[in-house]
Amino acid sequence: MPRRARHYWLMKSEPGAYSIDDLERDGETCWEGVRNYQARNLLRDELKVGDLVLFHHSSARPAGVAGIAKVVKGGYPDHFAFDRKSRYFDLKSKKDNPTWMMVDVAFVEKFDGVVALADLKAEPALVNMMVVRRGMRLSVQPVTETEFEIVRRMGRRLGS
DNA sequence: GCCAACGTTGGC
DNA sequence: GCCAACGTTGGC
Repeated sequence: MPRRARHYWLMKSEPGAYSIDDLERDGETCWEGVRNYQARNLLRDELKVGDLVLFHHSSARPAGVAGIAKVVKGGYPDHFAFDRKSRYFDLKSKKDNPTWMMVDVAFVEKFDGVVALADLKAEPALVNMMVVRRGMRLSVQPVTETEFEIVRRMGRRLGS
């Protein structure tokens, strides 16, 4: 049986909440707290083990892609929604019918810097990336393989 | 801190 | 089902 082709994603995190350094330290983590239906659908249905992820720092200076992660567990219920003490608690998510989903991701690599959003916007081959579009707030975004490779190349070039 | 863009809520 | 009000996101 041929395996499903690898898919590519961009996931946003505020580094003050969880950064690429945190992921490097932890090795892997669950990606809890996504509370948007479109992103939830992607986490539930589309992100699969082995997919690669551009780890994007948002609300940072500069905002941009800080490294690479990979999906190590596909969509499963975000149990933080059940925890009244969690900031991600959501009364409407029931254990027998969870509203919100999460995945687990693992650290792959950290760039020697950040591929700034301005640099992504300046790259003609990336004009169709969601993240460069004005007002794009989706926190889990599909990325093409070509876009992924270009951004990774830009990231690896930062060190040299 | 500002504020534009967006998603959600709730009155009707 | 419309849409105004509101809250949040996130770049700058």
